[in-house]
Amino acid sequence: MSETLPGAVATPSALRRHKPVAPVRAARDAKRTEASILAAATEEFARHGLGGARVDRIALRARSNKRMLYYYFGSKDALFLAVLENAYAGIRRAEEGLNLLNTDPVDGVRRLIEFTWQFFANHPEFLALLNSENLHEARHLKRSRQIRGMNSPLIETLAVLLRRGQRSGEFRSKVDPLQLYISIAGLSYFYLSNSHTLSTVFGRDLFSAPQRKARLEHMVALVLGYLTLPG
Amino acid sequence: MSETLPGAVATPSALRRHKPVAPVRAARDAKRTEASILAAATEEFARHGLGGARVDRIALRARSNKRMLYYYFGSKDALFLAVLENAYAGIRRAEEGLNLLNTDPVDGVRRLIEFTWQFFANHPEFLALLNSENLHEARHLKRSRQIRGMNSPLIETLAVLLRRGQRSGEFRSKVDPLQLYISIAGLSYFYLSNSHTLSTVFGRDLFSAPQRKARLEHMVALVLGYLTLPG
Amino acid sequence: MSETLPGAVATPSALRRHKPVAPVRAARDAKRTEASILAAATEEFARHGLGGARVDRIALRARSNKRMLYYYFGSKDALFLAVLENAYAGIRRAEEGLNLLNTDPVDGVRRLIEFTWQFFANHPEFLALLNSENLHEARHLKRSRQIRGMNSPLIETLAVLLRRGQRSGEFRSKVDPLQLYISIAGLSYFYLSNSHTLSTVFGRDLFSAPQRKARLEHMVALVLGYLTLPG
Amino acid sequence: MSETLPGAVATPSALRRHKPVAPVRAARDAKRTEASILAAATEEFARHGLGGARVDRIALRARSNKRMLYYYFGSKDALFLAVLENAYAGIRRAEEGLNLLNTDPVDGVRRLIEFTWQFFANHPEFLALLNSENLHEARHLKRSRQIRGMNSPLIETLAVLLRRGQRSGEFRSKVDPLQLYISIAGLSYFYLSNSHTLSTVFGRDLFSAPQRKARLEHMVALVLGYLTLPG
DNA sequence: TATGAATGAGAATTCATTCAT
DNA sequence: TATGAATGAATTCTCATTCAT
Repeated sequence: MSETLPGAVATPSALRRHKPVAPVRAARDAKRTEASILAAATEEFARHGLGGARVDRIALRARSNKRMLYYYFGSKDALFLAVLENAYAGIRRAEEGLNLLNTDPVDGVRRLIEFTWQFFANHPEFLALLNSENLHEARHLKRSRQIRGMNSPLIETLAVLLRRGQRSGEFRSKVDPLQLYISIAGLSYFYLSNSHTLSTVFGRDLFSAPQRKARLEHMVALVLGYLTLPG
Repeated sequence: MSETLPGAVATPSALRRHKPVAPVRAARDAKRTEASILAAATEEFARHGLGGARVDRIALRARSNKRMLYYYFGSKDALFLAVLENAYAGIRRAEEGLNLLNTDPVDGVRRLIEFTWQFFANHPEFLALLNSENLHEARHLKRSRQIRGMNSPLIETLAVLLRRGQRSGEFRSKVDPLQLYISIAGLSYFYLSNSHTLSTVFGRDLFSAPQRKARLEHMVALVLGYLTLPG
Repeated sequence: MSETLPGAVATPSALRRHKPVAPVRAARDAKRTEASILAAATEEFARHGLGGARVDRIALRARSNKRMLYYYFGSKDALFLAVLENAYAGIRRAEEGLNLLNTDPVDGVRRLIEFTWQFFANHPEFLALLNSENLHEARHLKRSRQIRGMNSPLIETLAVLLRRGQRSGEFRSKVDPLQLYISIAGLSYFYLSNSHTLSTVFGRDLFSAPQRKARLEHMVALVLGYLTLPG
Repeated sequence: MSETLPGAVATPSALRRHKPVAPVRAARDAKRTEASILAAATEEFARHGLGGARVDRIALRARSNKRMLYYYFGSKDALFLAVLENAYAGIRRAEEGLNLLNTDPVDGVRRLIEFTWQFFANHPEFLALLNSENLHEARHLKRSRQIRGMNSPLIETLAVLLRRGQRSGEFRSKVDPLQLYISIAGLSYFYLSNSHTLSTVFGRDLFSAPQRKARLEHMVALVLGYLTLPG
């Protein structure tokens, strides 16, 4: 469940430390401006969606200027794509931090579920951005060379774990790793992304810690209950 | 998997029934106007989200006029709520059409999964509307007497099936029906709602018929594999 | 030299007289609004060119609202085209008021020159609009069904006069009516349209009444001196 | 018709000549920068007018940078004036290349017409700039010491030719050289500057070589037909 | 019940210009 | 001399909503 917390904006804290030598200054300010716009945009898009996001608010929150937003990103849509790319970069970086290839298969799958749950829980903006992008039929992503086809490494990890578990007789066979990965993601995603309507309709506060703990346990039980063979 | 096709336009007013006599003509037109606005709004909100939806387009698509929209619904937000309520009414009506209480537990769960998948697949606008509402933290739904706490009957159905399956020794015990229901919904929801980004990122067309068939099979196997006990 | 003064906006004075009966009101206001926007736009575009014209100023000058401008005309460019079409309609209407077909050829040509001069002098906005449109390579006009190929009736008039003058031995032969028409227009146009730079560079006030009178005389002498044969 | 190709970029600084020694390199680059900005501005202003011209595009096209533009010229308006002055310098230089004082009057007038036509045809940007400046009521030119009252030498040339022709009995008397000069310029100017609208409205391609040839012949016939006396 | 006209506030985007280095 | 970064004020255009009839 170690999740290296990538944050939407590539480690602004690393930049803040102090102002080192002179000539570096200009470049650093530019980067900082760009990064702060990206961070502000991430929050704004996540909170209001693409259509509801306001360029003015982004500039304000970035303590920058609307003009700079266009200077660095070109348009609202281009900025949205940059935000998406940054978000994907964040989860990929976190995924790379996981190392499950040498773990026990059962334990590996459990940790993979936990990681996914934790990442989604810690990054509600990621879910919101994906929802927005799907509303727009992934038209931004389709244009992105950076992301198109940028498969998650977790699928390969899962494939390895499944193979190892099958060989040892612990896991059932004929499980498609991609389908299982989508299931694992979906089990967390839906609960977290739709908590507001679910809580309202069911009259249960799904945000509470006990409920969340129960959810994680249920998901682990569900997936492992399916995968593992008796005996 | 019978799903009575509620359609977005299912005119809630039709349920209220009044004035079936003389001045029918005008009243009918009024209902028709209201219904066509609701239908147009459903499509617009589903396609563009709340922030991206345009009142003008709704009036145009309804072959009506903006003023009427305000006359019948009061505001864009109120119209959005009406659309949501109508959508929930639609799924509830469909759910009521299912009768699984007397089926074999295994079969009942399978059919419940199939129903959910089918409904979501046939009603992408429902998923889109829920996403929008969650983006807005369910603030419309929370105001709706009609929906707040309007639990799905499927949860009770599922509880019955689980109990029967447990008693017969087919199903494992200690399964929370709500958690399981959320899982079943999430397995379908995520796949369908996020198909655009998933297809783009994984380079596989998740919309294709074979892929969808495989998905349904996987979900059934997953849930029943978890629930059913060996022997 | 009678020139029925078409005015850029179809006789607003006719509309102002008084507010007659009730039901006519709405329609009339709409027309009035549209007309006042057109008039204001004519002045703005003539004074500042297409690029320099300001939509805000047009709305202000029309005592209307920016939104109305878009409501009636759709865009700044479409408004510019409407202004152009209206201006062309104005000159065509004025041209139709001339009736030179039965005049003496010499007199007819003289009056045609005088008419052209007078119209251009009374309608500096027409010259300015044409200059703007030429700067933009007539891209608006090319899209206009109303104007494309809407030949001036004066060319046919000129052709008739030339033929009659040639037959009577007064005029030289082999004169292309279109070339001559362009020359007559150009002689007035350049003087009036470029008065500011010409006056500045030559240090002579070409706007003064005597200078203008001299100009008209010169043009008549030039054209008739060319056309008429000795004897 | 020799026209010494002044070119918009003719670097007025080149006339000033200084520092032809050691630090030449930097100085040369400076001149080159200034000249390339001037050239780029000429094209931009000619193409889009003063209001439609963009400082960014000028800097880009000059392969320089916006700051330099302000460094050398001070403001957009001042740059426009510099462009105008450069353009006038261009035509004056070309006019000085003509030497018609000793030619036969008829031939001299013909060549003067041809020169004017040719220069305008080769320098559409000059016409466009003059149109812009007239739109702005010559406010830039009026401020320019360099140009105010900088009469064209052609007027004096024309006066000489007219006098010689009158004395020899070839030309009619009482012809104002300035009026005639304006006529000659106007005959070319209007045709060339308004080709786009004229071609569109008349449905004839006035840009074609045969049409242009016919135009030049018509203008020469018109002016000489007017000037020359029979016998 | 229906509709065309109207509007003010605000939306994204662009502009000429200046600052810091 | 040169340049990238920055900005405030505009600019075109749009939005949800209301008025008058």
